[in-house]
Amino acid sequence: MAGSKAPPTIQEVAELAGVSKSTISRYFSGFPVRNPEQIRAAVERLGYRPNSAARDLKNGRTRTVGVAVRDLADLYFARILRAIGLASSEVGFHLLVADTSLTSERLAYETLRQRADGLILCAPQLDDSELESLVDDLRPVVIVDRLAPGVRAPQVGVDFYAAMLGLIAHTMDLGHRRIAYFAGPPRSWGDRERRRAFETAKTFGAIPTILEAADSDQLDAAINTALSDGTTAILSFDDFIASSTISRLRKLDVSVPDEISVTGFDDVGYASLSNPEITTVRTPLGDLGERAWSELRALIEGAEATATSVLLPAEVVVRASVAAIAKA
Amino acid sequence: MAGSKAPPTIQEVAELAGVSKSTISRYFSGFPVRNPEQIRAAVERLGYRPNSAARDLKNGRTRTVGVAVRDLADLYFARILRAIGLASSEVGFHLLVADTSLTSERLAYETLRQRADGLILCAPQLDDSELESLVDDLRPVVIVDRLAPGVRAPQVGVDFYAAMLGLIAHTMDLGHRRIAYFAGPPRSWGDRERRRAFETAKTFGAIPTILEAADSDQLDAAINTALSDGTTAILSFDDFIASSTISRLRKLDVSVPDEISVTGFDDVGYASLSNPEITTVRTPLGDLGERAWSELRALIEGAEATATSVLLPAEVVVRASVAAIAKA
DNA sequence: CTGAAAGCGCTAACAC
DNA sequence: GTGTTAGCGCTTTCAG
Repeated sequence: MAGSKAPPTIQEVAELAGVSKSTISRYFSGFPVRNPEQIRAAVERLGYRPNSAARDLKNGRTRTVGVAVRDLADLYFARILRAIGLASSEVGFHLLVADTSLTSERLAYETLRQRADGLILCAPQLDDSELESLVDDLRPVVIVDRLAPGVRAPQVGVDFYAAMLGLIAHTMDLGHRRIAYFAGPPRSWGDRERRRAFETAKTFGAIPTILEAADSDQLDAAINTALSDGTTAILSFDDFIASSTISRLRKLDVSVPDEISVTGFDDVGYASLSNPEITTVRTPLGDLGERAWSELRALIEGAEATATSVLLPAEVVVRASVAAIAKA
Repeated sequence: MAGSKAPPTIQEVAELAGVSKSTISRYFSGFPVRNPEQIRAAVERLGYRPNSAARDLKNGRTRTVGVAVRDLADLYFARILRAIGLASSEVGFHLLVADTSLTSERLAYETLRQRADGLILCAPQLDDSELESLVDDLRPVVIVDRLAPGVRAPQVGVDFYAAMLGLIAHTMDLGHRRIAYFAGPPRSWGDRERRRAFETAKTFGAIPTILEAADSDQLDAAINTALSDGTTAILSFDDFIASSTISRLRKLDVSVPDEISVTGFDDVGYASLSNPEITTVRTPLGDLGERAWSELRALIEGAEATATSVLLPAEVVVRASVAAIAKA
């Protein structure tokens, strides 16, 4: 049996300080009171801490943001999350997080929403129509890393299309034409945007091949294909795939970038420490989070929800994993 | 002006369904009711969602864990966090997170505690005495990645001392004696534990040098020192330092592991993708999180708080960044 | 199985 | 400035 007593209430503090509950309440809300020192002492002595459930109930808000991510242990999301956390805590908000890798997205969102004033959904996987209907009763909500036409909520993403085009241009400048795209999560918005860039690139004379590389086996197969079909540059969905690719190529004694060029995407840490250092795109994860928060904040404060979409630019970071194509 | 109406209450659902509030409440608590279908319909129609502030207030608990970490965007913490999140959500708990990089730890803990049933503090930096006093009014609390003698709370950590000793033994087996420790955050428990291993290693004939390497300038200096004082193996505080070290050595045209060996610690991702692949220690981050949660859960359910400390084992992962010492 | 009623701890008029 | 009072939305006796 635990000897834990019930926590002190505002009433007990009031009695000890010889004033009424309201005075204590005011004291905590920063209003001037006659005898702050006395109150402070009573609070201290009792170890009183305001009960936030009661507060939230009375105030009708929780001052909490709910954020859903697919994988908390993915640096990509962790960085966005951190930015949201820092920005929102500046205005006294708390961060409630759900990792949707094991639960259904719907359920996770619903549960989060119950305890938060608003939601930020990171790269939701649901299809547009599901998302559209869900968003209606989740509101206020903002969507990150996914543009879903028809969804009446602010959507903030990164211009992957333009960034990938930049990467393609960079490789093409160096003489590459037969380029392979090592694709990421199929059907994800981020992947589709990158693919679009390859479509466009055909216009400029690129000869792209799309190869699935989201899991380990696919990656092996993709590498084999690339190695045998005359590919001279591999543009990967993200730094992780790029890193894995380079690592496997090394085992096959294929030198990067001398024999084949490889690029990453996102610049999430290992890209700059690799050997060779990976040419990639710097995805502005912090900005993404901050922007999402400011959109959500506006909504929470009563702004009308519209289908605003914001596309943040991302720049190419040239490092050492792409070289000029060897003369044929 | 926002057209947002107040969310429906249980009362409105009751009226629409033609029953009393209590019945709706029971319906949501899983008790059998006469007409579940009718209720479901009313709930659906109104888009009713139970107000968790009211619920928490009435029930006297929030079913929320508060977790404080120094840096949300550090894979090390992100992995622990994820494990806590997954484990706790299995029993219906929510995850409230605070990143303490910008706020004072004290404040962050206090705020978190206000909305959570218990706290998990990851690698708190406060000194033992501060922590000791804080823990008393934060209770229930569990501490992760830090053993603080005298603090009456479960403390779960990893046996860095033994693991580092294992790494030292491995390098010594390969003939190394002059080894340098590239230290991490000074005064942190994790760093102190690792240092202890070097003390012990002297007994076995190791000739260790401790070099600060927590920031970029220190790292450069440490590398210079190591290169000029006959060091043959660098054991780093973590994989990030190891990775950075290897990357800088490469620029200096010093080959790893041919000319100098390097080890990492934690195995948090880039270690296995590096070139060379980094010999390191696999820190059981997931277990750490799960264990912390199960300790906290017991406390929340009324267990007596004691100064239990759990030390999880971590194993050495031999890869390619350590080679036998070249014959002198 | 169901309804009526009494709060959970706090805030915000309102009257002093 | 301060006390009194009336709920916020829900759960849970208690009596049917």
